[in-house]
Amino acid sequence: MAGAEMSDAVAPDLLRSFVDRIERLNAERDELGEDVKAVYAEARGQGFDVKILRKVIALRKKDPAQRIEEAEIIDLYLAALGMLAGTPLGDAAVERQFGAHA
Amino acid sequence: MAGAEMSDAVAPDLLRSFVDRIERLNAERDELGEDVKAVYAEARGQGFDVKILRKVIALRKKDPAQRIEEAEIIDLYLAALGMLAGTPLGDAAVERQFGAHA
Amino acid sequence: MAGAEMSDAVAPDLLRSFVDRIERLNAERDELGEDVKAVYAEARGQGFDVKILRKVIALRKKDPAQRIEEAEIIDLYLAALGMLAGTPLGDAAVERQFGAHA
Amino acid sequence: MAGAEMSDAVAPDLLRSFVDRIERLNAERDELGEDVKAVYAEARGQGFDVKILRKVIALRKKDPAQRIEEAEIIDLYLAALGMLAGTPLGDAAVERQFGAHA
DNA sequence: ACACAAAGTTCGCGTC
DNA sequence: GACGCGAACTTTGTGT
Repeated sequence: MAGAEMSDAVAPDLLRSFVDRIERLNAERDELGEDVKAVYAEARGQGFDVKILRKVIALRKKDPAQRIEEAEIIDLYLAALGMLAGTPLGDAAVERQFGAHA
Repeated sequence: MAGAEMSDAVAPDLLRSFVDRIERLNAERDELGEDVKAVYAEARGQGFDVKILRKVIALRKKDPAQRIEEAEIIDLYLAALGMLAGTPLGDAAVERQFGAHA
Repeated sequence: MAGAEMSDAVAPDLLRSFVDRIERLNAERDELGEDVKAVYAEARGQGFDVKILRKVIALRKKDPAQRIEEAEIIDLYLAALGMLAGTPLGDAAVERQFGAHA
Repeated sequence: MAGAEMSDAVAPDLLRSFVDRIERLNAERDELGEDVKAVYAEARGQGFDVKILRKVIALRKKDPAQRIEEAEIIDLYLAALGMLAGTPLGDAAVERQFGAHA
């Protein structure tokens, strides 16, 4: 338990202030969550498959970052297995992995 | 392609609209999440224990009755395991379980 | 108070038996975890990049199942946008999404 | 081989060896996880509350001193928020904080 | 102290 | 309608 001797130092007002702010933000957050649910419900009402919708959203979210990430990892994987040659990413990975000073 | 299906005409725009709305809401949600993180960081800067703070927030979320109920059941199990001795929490539970005259 | 107390119903011996079994299994599990860590450490000692290793392992794990899953979702995504035609998966998705009775 | 490069010759086999060992260990680990799930299921069948059971297991994992310490700090915070009234837990904390004669 | 990885908890879905 | 399964999110621990 990190520096916990602070019986008087707990500063009730300060603590309350932090708690209030956090709870306020969390409340707004939860409301947004409700809104999202409502939109999904509306979409379902329009005949959409909510499950698919969720997957689409998830896919789009992963797209920008993860698509690149995915490609990088595949290259790394191939490089680590010594099956990669000639691509910049692969060469870099090989250097990193096995040492350029060989 | 036979005629009269709305799949080609209406659905895509509708879908895109739903997707946009959901993603917008999710984005706001994530921002709130960042804000929360910032407040916790500020609290830590003031000497508060963030981990405890989180637990307190979580406790306040549950309604009091349920909170007590749960704590009691846990104590019950701990008592059955003979683990309630010497702690204030345990003593209280033991008293409740086995009588105040113990 | 009649026999409403759960104290007897907790069945201390039974509870203890379950707890013991679970903790035993968890202990074995944790040992395996230690072993895994040890292997990673050994690999590092041989010059491998542990971070990359972890990603390779994760990738291989996701490969069998998720690769297919991923492809399916992409088809669903395209289908939902009305951009898919002629593939079995796409047709099925379109039917499900927009109704086969159109 | 005298030289320093093991990248082309040794590394791939070594890598595969490491990968195999790790995946083997992980597989065993997952099996244990299944076993744990099974025991929880059995306990549920005997009328135990799995959620509570999990918490009890978690509690037993922490050493007693730390456990009490943490509980005390939580109480401290709750007290600062004026949330400790009417619960056994709270009463004990309040007594500790403000004197047993309160 | 940060970022990554692991664990636990919760929620929505499919099943019976 | 409830129960169990699986995925998503949140939180906790660790290694850099």
